[in-house]
Amino acid sequence: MECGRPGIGQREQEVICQRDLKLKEYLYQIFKEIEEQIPELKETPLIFEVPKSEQHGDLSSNVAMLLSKKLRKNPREIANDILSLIKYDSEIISKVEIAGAGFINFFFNPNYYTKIIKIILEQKDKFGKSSKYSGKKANVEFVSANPTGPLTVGHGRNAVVGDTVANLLEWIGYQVDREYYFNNAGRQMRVLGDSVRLRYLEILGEKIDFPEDYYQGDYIKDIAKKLFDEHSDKLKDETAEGIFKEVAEQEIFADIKKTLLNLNIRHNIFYNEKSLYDEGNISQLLKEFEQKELTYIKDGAVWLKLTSLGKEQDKVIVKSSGEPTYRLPDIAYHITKFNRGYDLIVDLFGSDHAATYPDVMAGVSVLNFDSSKMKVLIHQFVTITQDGEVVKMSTRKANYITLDELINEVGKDVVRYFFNMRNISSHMNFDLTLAKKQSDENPVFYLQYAHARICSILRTTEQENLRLSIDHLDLLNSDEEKDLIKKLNRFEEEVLLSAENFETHRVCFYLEDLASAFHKFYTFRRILGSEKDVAEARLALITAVKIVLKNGLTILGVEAPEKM
RNA sequence: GCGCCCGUAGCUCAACAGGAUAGAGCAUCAGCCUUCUAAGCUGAGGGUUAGUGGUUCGAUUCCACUCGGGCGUACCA
Repeated sequence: MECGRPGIGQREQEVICQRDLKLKEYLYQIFKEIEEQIPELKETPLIFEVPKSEQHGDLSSNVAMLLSKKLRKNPREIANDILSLIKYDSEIISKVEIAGAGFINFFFNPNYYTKIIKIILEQKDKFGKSSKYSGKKANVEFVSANPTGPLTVGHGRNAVVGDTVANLLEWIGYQVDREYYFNNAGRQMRVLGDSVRLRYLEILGEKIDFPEDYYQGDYIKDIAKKLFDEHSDKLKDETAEGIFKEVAEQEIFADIKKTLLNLNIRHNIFYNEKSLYDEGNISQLLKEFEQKELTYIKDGAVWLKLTSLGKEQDKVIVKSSGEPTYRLPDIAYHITKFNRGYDLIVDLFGSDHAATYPDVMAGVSVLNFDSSKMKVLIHQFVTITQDGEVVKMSTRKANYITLDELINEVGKDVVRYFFNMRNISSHMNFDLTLAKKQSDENPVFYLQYAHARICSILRTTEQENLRLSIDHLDLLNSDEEKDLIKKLNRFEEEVLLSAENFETHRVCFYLEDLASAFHKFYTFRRILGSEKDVAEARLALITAVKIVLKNGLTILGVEAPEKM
């Protein structure tokens, strides 16, 4: 798509390009044609947005207000000038008017709008997909919990949003890898192995003083029991680092994968931090930093000169013990992502990791990798309340609620919808008591119900030998029908915007809007008992709605049931 | 102390790039099923967008400060 608008900053151009969809594209064209007469238009960002109120048309522009300063003229006068200059096809636009302080409002011809129904019926489950980014590769890294215990409700937000972002990227054309990065070495894993060993010795009847800072959860006892069942007392002289750690890791990882599968999440790449050591990435990276004279030694440790890269303070990358801190492998790890040829690298993690990624970015940039390909998404924490009290979560202390327990309690669809429906930047409160008791009132059922309702109508009408037809779509001219059609027209752009902004909650809000428009239509417009042409057109309409609902739910990873 | 995120209706959250009368769901109240699913629809009440200033035609949105909450601020990851 041609998107050169001279005189506008790059960022603005990008944004404008995003929105060049169908009807907007048409409006941009119209305005381009009058740039000769109003040259200032070339330097003014041209935005068309969907007004909140229907009275203000289908798309609206504030360009006259933006021009008013430059032209030193009243915005309404400018709007008038624009109006007298632009030429448009009355088949597409039925009315243009000036309103308020100087908004230019466009009303589209309803008959043109109905074309979307034909398109949806043709494209079916492909409708809403775009090829804007086809040929590009993306890597989405999410969950990445180390195998020290079961996934908690807190991990749920990361898991669900990560998978949904990956889905969205696929919908706009990316080929996506879902990656899980983990570390099965180091102190925490030694403590894990030793926790199992002590529980095992307990089973053998030894009196153990179980340390407070060891893993307290019952799953440790389960693993110990399993080892006892298989090996009896033969392991009593084994060290924590051996079989205890290995089996613990295996069992816990199997459990994590099972939980993710319960949410229909499958990572296709599991990346072990250890391989960065085995394959020399770490030592190589250290060498490169040294060559660039970005390191120095102080107190027996190696420091990275982050201050020379514009950061506030230098940080240790190799401890005086000779072990690297997490910073070094993190940078080395991201370099592998660049080397693996991704055009987009997405990291998703909780706000506790927010402070670390700028260092990683600085590290990769200084080695001449294009850090603008990296997109770090930070989600705020999930506060869990039960019976009005905040539940504090710690894997160590085992006072958490596992993700699996939650899925069992409320079901996959509710969990996925709940985590997706909120902006990741908002602190989120998860009221367990409410989620369990009033799960019926979760908005996800509202969407699923709309879908099931349409399926039911289609079953009934089929028995009456009524089939959809696209021959008389112009009969869909009631307010409820026009509104529904308008919403259908928005789907492609909503998907694109959600994906490009990594905002899963937009999809939820759009679908709730669509479902609401459908439920209204259902209440006021009948199919059975209507004149045949009308009934057939309405069947086409609701079939299109059904497809869009299903496609939207698919992006979110939620089922679209035929019956409820 | 410093840095990042957040503060919107009783509760949980929206508001697309700074746009028009700040919107949904839940909860509360009043209505709507002898015809396609009432897990639905219609209507009502509920707001100084934490506060004070500033920027401008226009601020929930941008800036400054104050108050309140979360997360960081390690030779833990």
